[in-house]
Amino acid sequence: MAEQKQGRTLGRPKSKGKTLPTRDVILQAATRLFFENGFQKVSVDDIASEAGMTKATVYYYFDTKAELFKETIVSLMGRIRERIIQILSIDKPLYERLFDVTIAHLQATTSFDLDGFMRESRSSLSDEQIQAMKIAEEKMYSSIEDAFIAAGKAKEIPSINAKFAAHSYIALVKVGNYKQSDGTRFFATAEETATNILNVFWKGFFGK
Amino acid sequence: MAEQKQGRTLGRPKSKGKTLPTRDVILQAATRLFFENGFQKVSVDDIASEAGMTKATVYYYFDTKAELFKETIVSLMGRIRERIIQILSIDKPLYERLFDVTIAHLQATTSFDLDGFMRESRSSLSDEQIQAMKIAEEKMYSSIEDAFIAAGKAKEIPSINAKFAAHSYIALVKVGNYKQSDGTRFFATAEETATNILNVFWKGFFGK
Amino acid sequence: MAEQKQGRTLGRPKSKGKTLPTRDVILQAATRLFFENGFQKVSVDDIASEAGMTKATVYYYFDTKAELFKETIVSLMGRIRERIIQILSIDKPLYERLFDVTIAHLQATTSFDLDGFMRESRSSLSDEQIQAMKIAEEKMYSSIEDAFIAAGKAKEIPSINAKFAAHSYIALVKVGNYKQSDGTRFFATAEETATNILNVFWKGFFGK
Amino acid sequence: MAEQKQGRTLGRPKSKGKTLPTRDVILQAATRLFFENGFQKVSVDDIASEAGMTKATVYYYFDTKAELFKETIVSLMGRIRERIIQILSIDKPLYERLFDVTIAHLQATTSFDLDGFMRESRSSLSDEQIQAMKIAEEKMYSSIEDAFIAAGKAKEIPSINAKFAAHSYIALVKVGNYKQSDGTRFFATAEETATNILNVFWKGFFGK
DNA sequence: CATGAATGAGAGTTCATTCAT
DNA sequence: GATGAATGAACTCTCATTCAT
Repeated sequence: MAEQKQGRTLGRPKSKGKTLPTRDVILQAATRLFFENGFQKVSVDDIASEAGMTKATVYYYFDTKAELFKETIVSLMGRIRERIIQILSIDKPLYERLFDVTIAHLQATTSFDLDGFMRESRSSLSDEQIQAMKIAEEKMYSSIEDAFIAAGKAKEIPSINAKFAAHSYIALVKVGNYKQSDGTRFFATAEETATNILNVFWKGFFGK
Repeated sequence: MAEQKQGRTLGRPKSKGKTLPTRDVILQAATRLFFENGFQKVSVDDIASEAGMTKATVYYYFDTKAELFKETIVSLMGRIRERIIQILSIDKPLYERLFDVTIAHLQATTSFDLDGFMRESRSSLSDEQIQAMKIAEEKMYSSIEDAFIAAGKAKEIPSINAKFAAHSYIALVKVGNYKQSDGTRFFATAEETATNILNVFWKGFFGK
Repeated sequence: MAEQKQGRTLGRPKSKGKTLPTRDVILQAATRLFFENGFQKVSVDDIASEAGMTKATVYYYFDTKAELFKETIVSLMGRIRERIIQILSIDKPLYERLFDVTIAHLQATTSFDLDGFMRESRSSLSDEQIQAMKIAEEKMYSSIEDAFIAAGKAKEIPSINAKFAAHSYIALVKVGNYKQSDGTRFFATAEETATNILNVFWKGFFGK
Repeated sequence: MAEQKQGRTLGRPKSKGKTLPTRDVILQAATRLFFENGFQKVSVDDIASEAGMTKATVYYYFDTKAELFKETIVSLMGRIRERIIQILSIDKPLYERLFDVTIAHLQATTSFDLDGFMRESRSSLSDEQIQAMKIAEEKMYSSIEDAFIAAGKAKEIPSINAKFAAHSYIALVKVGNYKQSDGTRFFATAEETATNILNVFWKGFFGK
């Protein structure tokens, strides 16, 4: 209940050593819990506890649980999108850039998968909230699509259905993250996994 | 998804041939609701209403909501597995058999994806229940793996990592079922979708 | 569910080696469970299980749970009363007969105490049922009163308030059965306990 | 039983002096209902109604029904103990002090008897809760034991088994509270009852 | 800003009882 | 005699949300 120490905001606001705004503390806690347990199972009390404050404080910052969930998703999708864009904007062959993205996401703990979240939260969210989440998801996908389109224009790869390719790519990455019932993955290391996934993807889309 | 094949009353009819046993009526209703709304959001009352009986009757047949959920999943996975096996056992080239499976599942309403369900139900299920669901899932996947292994042995295809291939195949089929925010899919018809998916999969795994 | 073997009733019906009538099997099971857990906590299903049959069978023999409970109590009180009468009818000094009764009940597992049962079951029983239980209890007490009255008439003891004495006697015997929080009783053996209890009772009522 | 002594606002009033804290209101209502109907029969809804609030408010103050029950018992035992101590600490002969205690408890509505409550609630309480109740009960008894021990040391009475005596004393007081099936008690007035009870107890333990 | 208190509306689960077979 | 199936009513407990402070 005293996990954050209130410090005076002296100089650079973006710096590291100081306290996060309460709103962000809540978002962080919510992200952690929602992604572990889903929307319905996590109570606002759980989030408040995890964030080191009371339920009423959470409601001071977010109107409803659904709104908080939407913000969580949109914010997470935004962060993933930014990371992808950052990696893809480096000046390297597409294959290598995709490899880097793959590695990055094999190591991330949170999956891309919105579908499960959508299903279980749908009936508790407003249409606006659902729409906002879907748009955030599509923008995330489009960060990959754009790379395919650009590479196609630059004749680096043949012209393909970029949307379909982007979704297929993400789907294959998720396969790489799949844990079998004995807890192991299909390949031993992230590098090996990425190599296999990208091999399939590349041949599948760009092979003749 | 043709949940029950009524009418084939060859042997002694179990009950008086009139209706489905209550237990199956419950399972049907539960399957429908769970797959639309997830585990947490669906109440046992909802299931009872959908099945046209009272909550207490549901509890007469299933000890807990979690147990009913597990049975639902296991039974569904079993039905999917059986259908896959049935299609794959026809005497045709592997490509054509896979094409048929793909078409069949593009037309099915229920997705294969257990992950979302797992996350949101995990903390409400016993270890045994989780294990039973995972095993049912793996047996479903193995119905495809086995076809790859058999075709590999018969030199119809090169030898591959069958588990990884099966999961990749299912992942790509799910991409085919993805609905964009405007409600449309990536391709106009099931045949076109199946052709594109299989094209990617086949080149990805068996292309040189 | 097959704990009792249906035997043909050949000769003496009261003999030992044969099966109890179903009604008595139920009463036995009910007695055991009610006295361990009270009226409310024991379900008719529990009793049926303990008796090796189904709930519906219990209802075949007893109209309601309350009726079964009443029968249980009345029957138990009757058995206790009979045992007391039997011991008290032996031709010995009153002190010695009381000593024997005391010993007998220190070794019995079931307490005499109806009060607790009354409180928790009262609102679930009909007036007739409550009355029947109270009368059974009073008849049990009167088996002791009668001995005091007879001994008074025979000048073996002074004349006393027999009802008050009988209740006081039973109350003291219950003290002898009291288990402290470490599980021990006040005295080491039943004989020692009985001696102390009777000493207090005898001096208290017949001392000058 | 004079559950609360309102008005004696000598120090700083805890709240705004207006009403009892909600927690105490709940405890009062619970005490009343539990002692009339037992643990199982009283629902949390009943308690909430009696206390003039909603069920959820009760759960805001007490984690479970079992916890509330335990608190009820512990608190009641504490109040009884305090009253006994208060009466026994007056400078009078032991007989007279015991007489006052007897009169006080013959007029109280609630019995001392924990046994019945224990049996019917046992399986719903945690070990800690059961232990807490037993300890509260023993401390209540010890308030009487201590008086016997002190009087023994002061040579006012012979040295006796104080624990056994305390339990016997309480058992006899309960006899004084016993209502026969026609609703009457053994003696007409509280004074007459107390005289008879104490006469038996005193001769029983201190008579030669 | 932040919180303690309060609640309405459910959720999962149990159970005494009935009834057709 | 005995039982499997079904149910209405109740029960314990949870939770998103509000509000006064």
